[in-house]
Amino acid sequence: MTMQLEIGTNRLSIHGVDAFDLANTLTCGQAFRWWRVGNAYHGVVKGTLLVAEWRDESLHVEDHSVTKLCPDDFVGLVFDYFGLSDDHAQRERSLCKRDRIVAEAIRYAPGIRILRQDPWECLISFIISARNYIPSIMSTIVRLCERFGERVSSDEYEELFGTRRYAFPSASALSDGSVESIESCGASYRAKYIYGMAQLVTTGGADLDLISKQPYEEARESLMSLYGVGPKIAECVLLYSMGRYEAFPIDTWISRVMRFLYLGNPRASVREMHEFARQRFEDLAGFAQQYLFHWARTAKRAYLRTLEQNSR
DNA sequence: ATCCAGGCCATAA
DNA sequence: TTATGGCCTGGA
Repeated sequence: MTMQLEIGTNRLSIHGVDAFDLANTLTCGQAFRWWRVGNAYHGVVKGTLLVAEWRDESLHVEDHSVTKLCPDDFVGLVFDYFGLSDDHAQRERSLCKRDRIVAEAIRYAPGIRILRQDPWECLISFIISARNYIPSIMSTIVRLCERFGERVSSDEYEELFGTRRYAFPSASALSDGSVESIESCGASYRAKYIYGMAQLVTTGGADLDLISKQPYEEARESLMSLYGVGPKIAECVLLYSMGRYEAFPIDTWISRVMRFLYLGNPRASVREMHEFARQRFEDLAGFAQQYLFHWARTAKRAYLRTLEQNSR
């Protein structure tokens, strides 16, 4: 199947997108800046306010920013962010062949893509995510954006939807604030990590662009050397913003899946889980993780909880 | 209400 | 190298 583009004024329709589930991709826990409005999803991507909707077997995206992108940049942004040039159906087939459990997870909810997010936003967002619920994460990020970010929504958008949207704040904008001001956005004890990171990036003490070009293991170490960043956050940044699909972030849900469904060992270490994932899923580990994560939290939630209870 | 969540750091063995 | 406790807050 080949894709067809229909480009209008600040709008774009893409027909024939294979293996693509917009709703699950946006709500499966990899991004925190999408809101459902009617049948559409509104989100801010790299300073551009997008309204995306899956309708009539096609993806429709509109630019509602104050300053609209030119058609080429708009198309580029959408393709890059959603990874539309990739043969995702092929990836799904490959994963299904490699593993029965992932095959079941893919059958349950196919078409989940890995978004290509902005590294800085991704890093701060996942620092906020530590020991936090998704709704809390989202509201903290909204408050950070309102306080430190720039307005992105156009007058027409604000009139139409009755709300204003803000871009994710730059490192220098956050470093102009303070630990206290970040804390009061709901960042809690993570505020010191965020403020420190903003200062470090602003002064050039950390360079995310440079890290994104390093070999996988080196990039992982570089990220983990940053105060407040452990293995989970490092791998999330690698996977969700740097296109490193061999990354395999292990949170409590993936941990349950690995311990109870794969390894049959309630006390398996994170190291063992990573080892297993690398051997089984190789270059597609990140996609396996995303399907397993969504499946575990929805279809297998109660079951995995029971297994965990019984193992105590 | 009481509990604990999509981790990390520091400390201790 | 692996195991604990503390961190803060708001939803269930």
